[in-house]
Amino acid sequence: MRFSQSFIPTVREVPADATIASHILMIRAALIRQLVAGVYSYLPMGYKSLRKVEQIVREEMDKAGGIELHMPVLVPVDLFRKTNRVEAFGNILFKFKDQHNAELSLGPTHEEIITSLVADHINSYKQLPINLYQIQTKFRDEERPKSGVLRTREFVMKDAYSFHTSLEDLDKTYQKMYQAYHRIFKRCGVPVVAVEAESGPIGGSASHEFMVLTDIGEDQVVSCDHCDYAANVERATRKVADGTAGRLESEVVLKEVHTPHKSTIEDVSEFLKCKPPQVIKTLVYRTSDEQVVVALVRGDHEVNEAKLRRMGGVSSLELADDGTITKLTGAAVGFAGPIGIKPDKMFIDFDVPAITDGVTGANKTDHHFVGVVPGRDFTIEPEMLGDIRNVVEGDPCPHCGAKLKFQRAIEVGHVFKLGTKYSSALHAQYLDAGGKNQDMIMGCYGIGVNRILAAAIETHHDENGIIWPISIAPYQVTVIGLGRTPEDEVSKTAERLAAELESAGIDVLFDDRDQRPGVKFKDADLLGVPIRVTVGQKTLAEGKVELKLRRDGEMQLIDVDGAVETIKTLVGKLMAELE
RNA sequence: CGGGGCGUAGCUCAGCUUGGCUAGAGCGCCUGGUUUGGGACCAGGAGGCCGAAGGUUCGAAUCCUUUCGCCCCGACCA
Repeated sequence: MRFSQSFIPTVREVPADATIASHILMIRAALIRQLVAGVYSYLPMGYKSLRKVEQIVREEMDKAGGIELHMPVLVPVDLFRKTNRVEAFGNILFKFKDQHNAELSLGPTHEEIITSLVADHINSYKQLPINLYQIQTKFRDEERPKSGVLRTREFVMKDAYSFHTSLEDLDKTYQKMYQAYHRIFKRCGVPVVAVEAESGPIGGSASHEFMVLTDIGEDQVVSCDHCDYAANVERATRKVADGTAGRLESEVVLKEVHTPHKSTIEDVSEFLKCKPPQVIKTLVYRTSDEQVVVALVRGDHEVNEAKLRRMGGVSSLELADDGTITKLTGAAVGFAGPIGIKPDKMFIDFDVPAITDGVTGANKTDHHFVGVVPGRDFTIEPEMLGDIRNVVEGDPCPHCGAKLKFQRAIEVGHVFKLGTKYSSALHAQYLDAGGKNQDMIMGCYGIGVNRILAAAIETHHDENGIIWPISIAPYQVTVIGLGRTPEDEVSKTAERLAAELESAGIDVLFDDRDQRPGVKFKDADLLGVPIRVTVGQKTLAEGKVELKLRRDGEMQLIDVDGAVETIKTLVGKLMAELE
């Protein structure tokens, strides 16, 4: 490809809207342009890379037994009603009506579509298992698109769905996908760690996320210093010391104090001159079946709703509205405490009983209790105790007890064991060998294709621009001619070299622009093409051209004769490094 | 959804506080010339409904109201 014939509007200045490296560079290197918030055009450079990522994903999915198909973007809203997901999606679902007044949506994901398709056409255990995937654009009306291509309202996803007759069989495919994902990211040159993940209200027994560790990531990964434990903070657990029971014989005296307008942990602890860890945070939740659930955690900790849900054995849970709280406590919001209230259920974090001189709301507006001793002043049954909070830095690892540390990360892939949530709702059943109808057991496996691009740039760049892994670089080689005129020896040689490389099957960007050398070099660095070949007068006089790797800047002279072979070998070597 | 910031040339921004000539700079673009190994130089030129609507005023990029859009922090996130 000739630079002058393509559409590569590089920009010299840092765009005002971008703050993170990948976003800045994707704009500067002419990969993308924003249309509206969270919606981007892919320019030739960006699209070429995107397609290379897609191709790697496709090859590895095929190798792992995936079968590619393509489902519609337009999806009837009713299909999501059948699995109660219209509400679950909430505002992120793009909804509209067609001319016949039928409700349609732009597909945010395709569990329902694939499941109903499979339900219609697969009826026997003999046709299972099957693993179907597509690479397609998804639409989610995110409340806050951000970070360039990392969080958008329209994005490309590889989504795969597998169907099985047994959990063991699902396990096998899950493992295959897990391995395939590692190969995909390796080939893309993106360093990932697989972590235990929260499967969320989507349901399902196990789930792993593939994370790229970087400070600009939106997710928090918790990992252990000493063993290989790693999990999303939503999922991470901690080792709990035995014997956390309170000291019932405590001398501390329970006392009610006046705390006007002090309803937050910070206000209360400042007003009462105590530390947040002394405060017992009392949160009131309501389940979908109108049960009132109270959760107690230490003042400096956060309740983890997924853990609470699991402990309470409920599928949905949300913070109670003010009315419910007032009804329970008889006080304004902000003065709830465990003493004297009668919720349907109460759950207490393991760290609470260890508090010896606690502070809680008094269930009376503008009043708190001090000198609270858990177990003495309110009852703690063993079945109320559990791990219901988010882990914090320094908590003991659940496997080995060493300290947990936190890192930020970008989620680029996610594998789930779904179970039968969708198959039972949409009647995806098969006849087993005994002639009985059974719900199919499902798994699903997603990869954020655009995110791979952003994550690759985020982890591979310097102050001059992108440093592409060769497997997903828009071009493998760039040839720069430094001739004075298009007709001189230097230009002709550059042109011939570019043409020969292209014939040899190499992706070449030939910078044939009538620009000064500096401009071409700067753009070459910015674009991040892994191999740069420069044809200049001085070296050509000795029959040499210059070869430089973007990643290390080392320059070497090679003979023009045989240059194609030399470069081809180098391309092969760089590609092989990513296998 | 809460908090903050910003909309002026293709890009980055000044001008707005304290209303007043024809609305500016750098980069980019066009013409001509000189240059040619890390974003050249000289000369000339094109390019703006100052996000939109309404209002105040003799007069609005500037003041007021409304509205649309974009970015950041937080909340949320199958």
